[in-house]
Amino acid sequence: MPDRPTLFWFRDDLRLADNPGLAAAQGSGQPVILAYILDDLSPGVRPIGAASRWWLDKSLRALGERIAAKGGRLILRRGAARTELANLVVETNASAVRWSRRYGPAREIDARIEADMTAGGVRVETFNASLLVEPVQMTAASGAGYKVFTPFWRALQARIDLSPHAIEPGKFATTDPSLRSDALDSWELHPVNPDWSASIAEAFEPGELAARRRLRTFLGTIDGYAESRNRPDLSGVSRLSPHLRFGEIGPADVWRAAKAAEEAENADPADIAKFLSELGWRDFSHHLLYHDPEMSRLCWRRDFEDMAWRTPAPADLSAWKEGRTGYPIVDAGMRQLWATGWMHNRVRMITASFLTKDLLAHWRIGEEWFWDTLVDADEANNAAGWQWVAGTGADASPYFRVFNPSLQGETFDPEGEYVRSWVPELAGLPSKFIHRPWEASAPVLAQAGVELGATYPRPIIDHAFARRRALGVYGVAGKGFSLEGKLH
DNA sequence: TGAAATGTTGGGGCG
DNA sequence: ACGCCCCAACATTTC
Repeated sequence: MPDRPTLFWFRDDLRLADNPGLAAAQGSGQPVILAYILDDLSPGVRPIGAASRWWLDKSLRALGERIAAKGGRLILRRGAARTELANLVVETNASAVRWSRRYGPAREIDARIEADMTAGGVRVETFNASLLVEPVQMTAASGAGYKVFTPFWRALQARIDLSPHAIEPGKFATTDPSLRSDALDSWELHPVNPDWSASIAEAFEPGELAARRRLRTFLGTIDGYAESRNRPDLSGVSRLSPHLRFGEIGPADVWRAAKAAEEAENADPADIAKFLSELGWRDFSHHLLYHDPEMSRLCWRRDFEDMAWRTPAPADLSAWKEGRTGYPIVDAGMRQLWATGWMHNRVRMITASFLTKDLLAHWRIGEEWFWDTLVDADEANNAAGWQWVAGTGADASPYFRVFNPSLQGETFDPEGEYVRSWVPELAGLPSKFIHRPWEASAPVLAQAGVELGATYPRPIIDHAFARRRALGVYGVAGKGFSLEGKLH
């Protein structure tokens, strides 16, 4: 039956180029049905956050336009993936379904669907479009998953398959116009009442083509990345995370482009290596989630669940969320997140340390806030990042590492430009006091137009006190653990 | 991919 | 000239 179509199911791989499953579908010679299913009904699925919904909306729009330009149509369906995919197969009489593999709890859904399809005589083929090396290929000497980044990274680099770049697909066959598709607008992914997305749209442009432009621009200015990546006041980082989250670009393509930049000798190998290791951390997070699907809710080191976490006072929690803690770099970061759906990685560590160490709140509270507000919120990276800072994760920061927000600010935002741009009420302060306004004298504050407790809050907690308290509480939970396997 | 406390050193002021 | 002290600068240890 050469006329039977084949189905390609888009998930977290919203791109046409370098998409191996899509290339295989087109290579089959059959007409290709292209579909996306908005699944917030499958049991166990965690609905994506508000900022991610905004991004998804734009990314699907961009993908739909790219497909339309090649003569095809992106079919949109909403519901439990198992039901909707079965419906599509029946409606189109597809003989095969292809998709890119997932590595979190959604694996169970995919396994069930694959079993359904196979039982119904529909062929299933799955592909890796999202990781450098998949978890199943990454087995440590012990036979289990890796628990420490450095050996993981070494092993990954030894196993990475630099097979040639999958090419951009050609024209798509016209899809039966009677095949039903939801209107993207009917999904209401774009916020209304209020529409808070304008400042996100200023900061980012979703879509595959924009992702590739971003990568090119970044690699052209990667000089000094190893240092500047820690500086939120500079534009030293790639800002590719949301593009990678939605698969608008794949890590393999990023890897190849970075290597090409290195070989063209216009980039310092040390900068390239540092950047690639960040891709390595991304793979490592997915590797951890693969081996512990509950990692986004529970401490990877389960014993830390019993730690004496504090329920933050509602006022303290909202001060953290809204950037009113009285610690300028924390507040700048939380406001950048709220405004743009993204926060610089260094500042993610500082704000996360403040919540989990200074306020002693369970990291899950912060993970949930980031889940809702980040455009790059990803089950693996978000949980792994939070657990790294909280000291409850694999190869995590030791519990006694407590960030001092003032010192972090002075080290990584030395002139205070990052603070000034996100906390404008402090902009008039001299650099010497920009990260510790409570130490400025009355005339200095007056000169800057700052009135502590009025125009800008006093610190909601004394850091020196909070640090001692955290060391005590974490010290009990982390007994016998502080250095084991942590030195590398 | 820390920070604070504690220890050590060496230059310079000063009796 | 010498010893004593102070303390900044740096190193080490501890959490």
